[in-house]
Amino acid sequence: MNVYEQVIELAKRRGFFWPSYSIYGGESGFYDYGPLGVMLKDNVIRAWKEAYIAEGGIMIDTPVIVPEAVFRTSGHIEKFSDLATDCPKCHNREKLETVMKASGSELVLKSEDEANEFLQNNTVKCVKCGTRIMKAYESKQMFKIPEQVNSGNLYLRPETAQGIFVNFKLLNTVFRGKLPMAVAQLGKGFRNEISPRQSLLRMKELNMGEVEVFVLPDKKYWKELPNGDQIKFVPKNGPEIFSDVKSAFENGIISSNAMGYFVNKTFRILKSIGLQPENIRFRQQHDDELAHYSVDSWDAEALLDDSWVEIVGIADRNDLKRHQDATGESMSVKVDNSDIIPSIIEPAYGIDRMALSLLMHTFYTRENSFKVLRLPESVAPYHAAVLPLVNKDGLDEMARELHEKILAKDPYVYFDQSGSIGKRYARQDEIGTPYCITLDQDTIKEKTVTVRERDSTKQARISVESLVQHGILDNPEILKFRNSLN
RNA sequence: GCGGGCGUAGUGUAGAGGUUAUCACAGGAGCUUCCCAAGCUCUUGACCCGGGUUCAAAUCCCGGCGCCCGCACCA
Repeated sequence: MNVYEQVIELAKRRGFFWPSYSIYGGESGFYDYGPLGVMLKDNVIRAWKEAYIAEGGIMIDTPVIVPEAVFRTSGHIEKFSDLATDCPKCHNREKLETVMKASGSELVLKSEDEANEFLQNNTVKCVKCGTRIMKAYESKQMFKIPEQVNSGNLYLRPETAQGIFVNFKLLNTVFRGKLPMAVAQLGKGFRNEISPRQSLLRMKELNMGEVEVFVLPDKKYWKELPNGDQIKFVPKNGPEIFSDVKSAFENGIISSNAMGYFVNKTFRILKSIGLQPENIRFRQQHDDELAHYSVDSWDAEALLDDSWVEIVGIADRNDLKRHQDATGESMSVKVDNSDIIPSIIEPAYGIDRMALSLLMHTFYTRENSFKVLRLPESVAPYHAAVLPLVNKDGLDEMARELHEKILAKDPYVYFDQSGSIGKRYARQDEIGTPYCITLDQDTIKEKTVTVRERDSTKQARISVESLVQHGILDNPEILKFRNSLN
């Protein structure tokens, strides 16, 4: 079994995530987060959000349902509902328009029915192998809301970004007219994937964390570039290079300060939630794979088993002008007495992909075959578990009482008294709980407990008092123990 | 969406027309247990869905749904 399969098995068994609606046969493209998964996902979101708040970013929350006009402007309507053909022989897929032109027809067909009728009555051939094509299909990548009585067409958003763009002026006013400005939005996006696969990697309903950084178009500057992180870059022209982002910018690998800055920031966020830095790289998209709105894009990719998977996309885009042209509403900002429409650097995070990647990057199997998630404290669903060594001499009761007291300081603490102590440690290792607090005979005598650290399995004695006073993560005795391990 | 493979307890599996569907782990109750899935007793729990063939289907056939692998798609 590869790591992906092992993580999927663990996720379902312990309650991180599983396929949705399985008692009704399942519905592909949808996954539920289980009890532990919700906690993990929330922690990932918190790490992401706090990283941008600390950057001076502001947040917004806009509807998932969006009027058609917005997506006409953004180009999504045009780009995401193509009539297309699929060659019956070689399965080469083309836009209907392309195939028609190659067969000498300039007709523009609007609907699937119209196209099918034309293809039945005229000879249109596959541009690759020459086989006659008889059928067209409509490739719709956005979900359309069924006709409503009192409104025009509505769609489920395929990205959250437009909710920020359409509010640009209001946001910038709230931000007191300053640039650069970063606005983040967390929310669901919806994409009608043709074949959703790989669990959380390709869902029809996904959690997105998008940040729109509005910068001056001539400089695209955010902040001075740091040079502490060594990052693997794969530029579209030229060889793979291992470099800090400052040199990458100075050497022309990265085109703007802001792009470089947020590449580096993304690297740090991914590292902080538990992805392995050596298995992260930034790959620049080739011109033919760029989204319709993007002129340059760097993808953060994580190595999952043997393939590199896009986790975050950082695009250089320019949507404000389009909205200004479409609505007549000014999107410009006064800068040094001239009106400037800002450019946009957009780091777009796939929250679900981050969650799956961190499970895969932190998963490992001990020599005794026990499974461990080496989750950072900041994302682990539980910070600690309280365990009586044995269920006698009143230890179980003492453990319950201590658990109650710790909960007042930190709610993310589990209690378990079933099975043997070893079994309970193993259970916690498997869900990534960093510490286990065990009460034993000495607890009765001297009011101390052992704390066991997950990765080393080493233990230290700490006072009951410190737990009651400080909980787990800010506990000075636990901190001291943890530091002694490195 | 196309082609191929596969759907049996929570997980991993055995069974290839015929009594109460195998085994392990996990789960629950109890006993035991002073530190890493120990042991003992008891116990919960499954043939993806629908149709067909048959005296009889988890098993054979057809359809659906789902998963996996390729191709395609992936703003």
